[in-house]
Amino acid sequence: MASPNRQTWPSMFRSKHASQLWQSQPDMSSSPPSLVSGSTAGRTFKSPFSGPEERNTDPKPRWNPRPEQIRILEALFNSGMANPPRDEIPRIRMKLQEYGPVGDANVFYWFQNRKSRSKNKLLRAAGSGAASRAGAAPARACAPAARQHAAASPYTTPQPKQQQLQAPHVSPTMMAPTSSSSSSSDRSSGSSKPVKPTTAAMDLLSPLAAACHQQMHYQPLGLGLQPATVSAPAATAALEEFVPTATDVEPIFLQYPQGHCLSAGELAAILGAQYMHAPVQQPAPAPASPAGMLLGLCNELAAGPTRSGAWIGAGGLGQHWPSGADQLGLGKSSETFNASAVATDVAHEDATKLGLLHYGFGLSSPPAVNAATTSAPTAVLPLPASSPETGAVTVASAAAAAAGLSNLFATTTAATSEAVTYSHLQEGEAEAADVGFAGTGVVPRGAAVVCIAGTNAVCNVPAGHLHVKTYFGEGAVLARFRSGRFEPLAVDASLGLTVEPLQHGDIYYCVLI
Amino acid sequence: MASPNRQTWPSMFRSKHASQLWQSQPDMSSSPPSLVSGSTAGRTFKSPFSGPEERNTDPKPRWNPRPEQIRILEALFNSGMANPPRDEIPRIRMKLQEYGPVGDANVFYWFQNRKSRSKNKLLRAAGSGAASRAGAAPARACAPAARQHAAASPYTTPQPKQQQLQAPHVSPTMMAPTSSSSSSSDRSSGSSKPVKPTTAAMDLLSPLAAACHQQMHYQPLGLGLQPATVSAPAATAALEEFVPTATDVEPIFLQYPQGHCLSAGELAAILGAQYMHAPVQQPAPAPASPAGMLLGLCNELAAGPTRSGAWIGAGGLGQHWPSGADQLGLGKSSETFNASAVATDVAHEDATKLGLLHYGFGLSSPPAVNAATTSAPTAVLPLPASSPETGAVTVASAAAAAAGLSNLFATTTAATSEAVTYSHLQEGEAEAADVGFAGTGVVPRGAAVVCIAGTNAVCNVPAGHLHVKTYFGEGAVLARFRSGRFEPLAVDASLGLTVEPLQHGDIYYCVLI
DNA sequence: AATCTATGAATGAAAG
DNA sequence: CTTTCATTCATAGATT
Repeated sequence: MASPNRQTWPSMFRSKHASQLWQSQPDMSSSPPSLVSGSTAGRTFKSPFSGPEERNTDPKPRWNPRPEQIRILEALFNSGMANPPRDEIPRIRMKLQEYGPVGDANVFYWFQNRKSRSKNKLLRAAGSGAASRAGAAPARACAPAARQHAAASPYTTPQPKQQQLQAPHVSPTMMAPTSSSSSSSDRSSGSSKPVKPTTAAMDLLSPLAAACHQQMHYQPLGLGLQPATVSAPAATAALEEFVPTATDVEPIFLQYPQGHCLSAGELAAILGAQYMHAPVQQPAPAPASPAGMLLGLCNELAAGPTRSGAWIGAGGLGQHWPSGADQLGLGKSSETFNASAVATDVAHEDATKLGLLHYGFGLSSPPAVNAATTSAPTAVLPLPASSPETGAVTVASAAAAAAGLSNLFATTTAATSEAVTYSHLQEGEAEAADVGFAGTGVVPRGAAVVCIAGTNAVCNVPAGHLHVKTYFGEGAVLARFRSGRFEPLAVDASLGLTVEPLQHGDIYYCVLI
Repeated sequence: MASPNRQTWPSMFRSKHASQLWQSQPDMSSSPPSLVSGSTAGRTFKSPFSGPEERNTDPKPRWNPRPEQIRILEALFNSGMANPPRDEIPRIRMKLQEYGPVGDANVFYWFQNRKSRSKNKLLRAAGSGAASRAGAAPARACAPAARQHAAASPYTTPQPKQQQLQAPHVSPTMMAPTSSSSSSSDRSSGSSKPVKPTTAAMDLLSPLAAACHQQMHYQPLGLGLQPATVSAPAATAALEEFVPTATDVEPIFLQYPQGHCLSAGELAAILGAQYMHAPVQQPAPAPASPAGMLLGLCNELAAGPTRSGAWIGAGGLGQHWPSGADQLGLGKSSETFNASAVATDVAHEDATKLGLLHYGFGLSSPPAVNAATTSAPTAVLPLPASSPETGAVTVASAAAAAAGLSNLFATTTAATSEAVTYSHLQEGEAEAADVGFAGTGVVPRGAAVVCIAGTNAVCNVPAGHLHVKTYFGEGAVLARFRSGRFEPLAVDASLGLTVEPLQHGDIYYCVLI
């Protein structure tokens, strides 16, 4: 038997794709092993017994994802594709193959590991601090509650090594470069015809998109806002607990109504996916959140940068921490370097391919949104209530405003292009933000704030990893405003917690999709 | 909730057997790893939180199958027991217990995972490479068709590191050691009386055997060769497609006539199974292949090493790749070492117990065989046709010859014993093989060849996972000739594809049972 | 060189 | 059976 080979999945592909176009690189995968081997195996173990079993040796070279590939994978992951359906894997692999040899197995393992590890990481982070106790009494929304891992936050904790970790770096992968869509767009451009999204839109989506679909409900742009479906209660409930305890994480999440909505990442992923095999013309589905908040997704190709974005700008509130800038990309020189390099090199290319620039969100007027958000009002707490040490950040509401998601991404990622768009967006929203803050008094404190589209609620959320959906409802997406631009906050696909812990002093905007 | 104990099945048994006799060994499951690391108790981890539940500490160490156990399991699996009936599980477990603590649940899970994973693996493998494109036009048998992942093959790819290669290790699990039957035979010996197989023979089989039975048709030895049932067409049809595409894998397989035949592995498994609970005296069923090729299975106990095996030797064709020897077991020192160790230690023991040495195949003169194989002739392609890069291996036919399966196993596994038998077999077939090659010119190239018993057809098959039945008919079993011995090629029970991909440059022999 | 860390790979166990 | 979770193994590359 064979047991020998350990690589179950891996082997198979290994050979295949690898060669395609990438062989050039010495690196990877395809390598050697699979064909041959089977070997692997072994459980190295010690088991004394029976002696020698071990064996193995299998050479099996392990796949070395290139940065570009990682970016793509990260983008997908951050977009909510925690574990791609089996059918999507080959598709993803194909995409990755453009950058080097990869096997389906590699993709499969990557997602598995990514999910598993991000989960553990977050759990630890959360767990160590408040989480553990949080389990007992989930603070109510906006409550000062969580001081989750006080220590956990990089700031407070003396990090031995510079823990590159997850920490602060905004993963480059998430950012969508602003590069012009022109280049790779040929394919995408091919689909100049914006499909009118309809509930049937999903049918038009590429398989990948379809896959993503599992995690969201599409709403035709036209339909836009189906306020009806909204249920304030759900939103309210969500607010009750914001920081799932380590153990409860799953349960808590699950307790909310099913249905999902697109996060910025998800959108990106989907778009990218579509791009992979279909022209941009693909219909853009609008996600509907069970919670009642809706955002129509529309194909911007034809329309151009129109958009009633869901992101709220916070022009006036500039005083995020001084560290803000550093955290963004400077944590590590290498990191920073890569980010930039990638951005120009790959990221940007990817962005184009992902089609991020071709789509935008259509924010539906959300009666539901208000209802949902409004339910939280009681939760609105005076900032002072939460002590700084708790690490809680303040959440402030602002009038809902619309901004093109594409713009958001553009600004987030590349300072180079689309700056205009960004500013545009920012300006448009500035007022609203201010308004919101003014009312709450949050702004003055300089505390981090999260603006909730369409509401005026203000509350502070625990600094640290936040379960956005639980806290703000299914359709919520957070963005951090730093250095004059918005950075979408990546949410761990598996846990639903923000990949980076919210920082006290930072300004966050909540987008209710 | 969850998470805590996950073990559904396990719980029940867990305790039971595990301790039985094996605890002694440090190694195992329980042991080291578990205790230590997981500290078992709980997820050691970090999960600080919530403390509730946890506790118990029952860390539930996960079962760590020993190599011997794996071998047995693999043997069973490869023998076609994709998913053993419930009743068989305890039986299998008992057998495994001889080597260490195991629970029924472990066995259950093992089979489930094995099946699932081998399926995925193969699907992808097939899919990614040739499969996708194969889908379009399944080459005809022996066609140069697949150039599945050309680049993929390790050979072509420049591996940065020394890719210890994949290679070739013949999994020890597959091999049946040549050890003398004496030792464990006591039980088996008890059944000195060879039961005359009859159609009713299956009734006499132990449950385990019966289980295996699902995948095969028993033919009484006496009946031997029921040429009548043979249908050339079926065989022909099979030849039409050899490499299922990723997507088509299942369908393709299913399109063939039902009915199964014993592969070397199956035989071994069955025998072993019988051994487990019944004395050797069990009747040996003869598998009948719907395709029309038949092989009588007889109990050699009484007769001694007689045998008209179905395996064809290729004494003269020594020129498999130079790497052949290396690949076999030298790829890595550890590998080699282990293999041998296991062979003497475990494997061999297993072999004895499996009763491999007590049985032999009776090759029925196969009118059908010829018909079936012959149908392929047109497909015979000049090796040159298939470029090396395509990764296709050449299949050559040779005059049918008979060799004892038992011998095959013996030679395959242990160089130590039964060498005589092997040489015997080899010699007998050398001529035939040469003849076949001579005609095709295959040999000269040093290409891998597959000799089909009873035919002269020569063709190349795609390197990579091959669906033997589809390619050569229901009764076909492939063996690789390496380092002077035959290694039966394991076939995935669920997919029917060879577990290890055929290697370009290797020599394969096809046995039509 | 020894170590550590991040992460690819593999696989037992379970849930659905 | 399919998918997911949890653990563990093993190794590349950074770190000291």
